[in-house]
Amino acid sequence: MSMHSFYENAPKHLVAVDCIIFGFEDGKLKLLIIKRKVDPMAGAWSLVGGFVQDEESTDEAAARVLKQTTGMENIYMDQLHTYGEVNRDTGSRVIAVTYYALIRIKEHDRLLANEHGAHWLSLHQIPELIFDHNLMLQEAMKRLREKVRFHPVGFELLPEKFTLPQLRNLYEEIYQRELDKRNFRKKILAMNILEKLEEKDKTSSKKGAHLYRFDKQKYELLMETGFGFTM
Amino acid sequence: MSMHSFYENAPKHLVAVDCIIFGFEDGKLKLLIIKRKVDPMAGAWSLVGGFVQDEESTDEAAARVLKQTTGMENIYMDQLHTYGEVNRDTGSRVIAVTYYALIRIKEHDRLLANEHGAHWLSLHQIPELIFDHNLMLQEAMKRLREKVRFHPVGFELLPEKFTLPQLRNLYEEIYQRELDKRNFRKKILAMNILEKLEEKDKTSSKKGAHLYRFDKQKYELLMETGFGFTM
DNA sequence: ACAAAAGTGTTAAGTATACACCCATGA
DNA sequence: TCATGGGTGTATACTTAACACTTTTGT
Repeated sequence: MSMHSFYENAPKHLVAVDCIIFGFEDGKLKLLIIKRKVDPMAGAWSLVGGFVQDEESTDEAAARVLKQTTGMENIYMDQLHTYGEVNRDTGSRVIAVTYYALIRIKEHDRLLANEHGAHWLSLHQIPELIFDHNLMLQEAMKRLREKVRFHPVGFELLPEKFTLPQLRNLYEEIYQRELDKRNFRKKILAMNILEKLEEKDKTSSKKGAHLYRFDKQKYELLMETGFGFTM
Repeated sequence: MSMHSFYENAPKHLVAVDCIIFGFEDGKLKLLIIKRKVDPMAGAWSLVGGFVQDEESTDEAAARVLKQTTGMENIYMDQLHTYGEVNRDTGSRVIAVTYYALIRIKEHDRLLANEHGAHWLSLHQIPELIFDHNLMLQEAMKRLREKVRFHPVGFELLPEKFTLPQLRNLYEEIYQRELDKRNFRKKILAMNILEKLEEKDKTSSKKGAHLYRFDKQKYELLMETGFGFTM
């Protein structure tokens, strides 16, 4: 008892999702890329991707692909752009919908990632990727910068407790430039979404830096309305 | 001698492009929508769309669809978002890639548009549209507002020569609020992309308003770099 | 005691906003 | 002459950007 389909004459296409998976570790913004296992271009570096199945939405496909390589669910993802050039994939015509994901590297399943030939590489280490994947990455970086300007999604990349120098470091990686220490603290704290904790993190200095946690309530409120955040 | 396809096991999907076609006429921002001719939902209001063919990119499909209903080519278009829910189209599973276009209503082929059952309706007159098309429109408006904030694409909607009150009126329609006359002139002229002409347009006042033309050179330069433009 | 990172305020410049009157002209 | 829309300038509040020294503590 399958559903009747209108539109009988229209051609069908392979549709893939490709995920630009960002993480933050050792003070560096990193990207999860894999050694491709299928032909053509088997063995080459690639973004994490997969084909959209009949019973899933493109959003669901992206979440599935992310889960398959990292084991993680309920991750912050945004759709970016659809690449529809006829010959962009040398294997066949494939229309690719890209998504980016922000994950906490510490929390992902390293074994699972290894099984899939996945590697975390910092932005400057990214090799040549297959097809138009380097372009996808470049456009994803641009969109990520625009995003964090109005939405405090940076927290998705940090552990629950983090220091202000860490947070600033993250923004510096995203913007690829230095940010003034004092002005940064001012702006971030003025947003009033951070909760200062008593604990200090002494891993990176003798004095130690205060740990902060962000306030989910206020955070979600801001996520809805957006907020101005200019570096 | 057809090309060998890898990826034999992956499912294929219908992929459509849907265009949010903006125009500006009689001081109103308008949208080109059509009476749908195919089932399901034949006779209902719909965005202008069509299926992506084998030999064309999604961008090309959008341009083709636009040309089919307006006769216009080389029109400013931007991809917006891809709607990939399994049941979004009641006729069959269709993945829809949306684009918006900015056109000069005066220059389009009215006869051709009529043949396709196309109508220009101002934003407040937009009826219920099929499927998720109202949502698409809503998101397109949001993106258009973001776009004009940094890119002077508003000119795409106006005739070659236009007055500052006309231009302000357009921005007011896009933002759906009043803009201060003096501040608007200051900002627009400060961008230094307008050329003041000697002629005046007296169609809307006895005094007449100066006509301006925008300077393609400076305009294109700004289009590349983007520019700050806050209302 | 010193090295190394954390933390803290002020000033100047630029940008956004609010606001009211005169001008040119056709009817 | 008067009604209509076009055109003009300034003052204030706000936001951003630049900048240097003191604090803490482990070695």
